[in-house]
Amino acid sequence: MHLSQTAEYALRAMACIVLKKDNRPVSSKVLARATGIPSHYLSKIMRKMVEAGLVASQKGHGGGFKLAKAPEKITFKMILETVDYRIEPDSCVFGWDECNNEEPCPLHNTWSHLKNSFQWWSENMTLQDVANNPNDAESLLKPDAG
Amino acid sequence: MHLSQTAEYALRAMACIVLKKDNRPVSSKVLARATGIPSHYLSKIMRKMVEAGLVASQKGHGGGFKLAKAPEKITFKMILETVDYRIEPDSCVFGWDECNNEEPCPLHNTWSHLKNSFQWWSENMTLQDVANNPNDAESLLKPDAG
DNA sequence: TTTTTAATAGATATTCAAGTCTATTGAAAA
DNA sequence: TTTTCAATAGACTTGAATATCTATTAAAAA
Repeated sequence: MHLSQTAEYALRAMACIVLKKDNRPVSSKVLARATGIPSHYLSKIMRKMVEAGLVASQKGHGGGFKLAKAPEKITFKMILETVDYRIEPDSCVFGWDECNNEEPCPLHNTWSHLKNSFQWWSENMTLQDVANNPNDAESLLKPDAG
Repeated sequence: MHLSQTAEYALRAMACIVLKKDNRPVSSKVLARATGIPSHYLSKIMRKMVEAGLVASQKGHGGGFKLAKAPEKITFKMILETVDYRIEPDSCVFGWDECNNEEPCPLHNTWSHLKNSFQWWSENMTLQDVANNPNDAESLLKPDAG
């Protein structure tokens, strides 16, 4: 079970941004180095974050990205859906169009458990939860590192 | 969150086989029709199941596949790993080589929850659980349908 | 023995996510 | 105003997963 590479990148980038304690924007370049995400690819992801209203961008010298709303208002689900990572509540591992509690496919019951736990996770985890977990990842964001 | 297409196919095919109540083998052709998996692609997946010892194959007229061991002995994890679907317990969403409870990446704590629930699911769910869930999927396996 | 059914093998094709490259636009600093 | 930094835009490339095709091998039935 995994996220797509892009979805993983999106979570990573947003996690890094929330860890930046001062109010200055993080440039794409710094963010790319801190997260290990290919810089041009990261740019595309960030563009989507801006369009989705999760992040604000600032062009030009000293510019970069910062969160557009409070960390606790940004759920993982919002981030994942922004990069087109569909968490389809009715998707069926068996490939059935109609698959629900009334008309379950052979794998419906067991698969539902797992799907529900992912749903819960993505809807309830926010960037605030990332900020609450102290560790030294912030040091990655030093603009003069590397 | 999703399985790879191949991993999904593997679960589907094995689920279908366990639902066959008589002791006759299921042919690749019937299985392909019942599951909607491209038949040649399914053949490759089944070959891996045979090599892994989960399934026994019988060539020639009247041949096909049947389980090589009791349904409760076949966990989802076994099936997934057979198609190279790695469930890496130490994988890190943040891409860190060393990421554990002592040296957690910013996403470690929240991600661990989810990973653990998947681990539990794949290790504890077996084909017996599929067999225990009554529904009319067995009818898909009628050799003369379609 | 011949025919038919079905697994096995492997080469080839297709598709899409992921990654790269080049150029443009916008804003701050000098 | 000029320079520099950095986001934006989009064309292009790559590679792995997925799918298809053709042929061969094995076993049962006729």
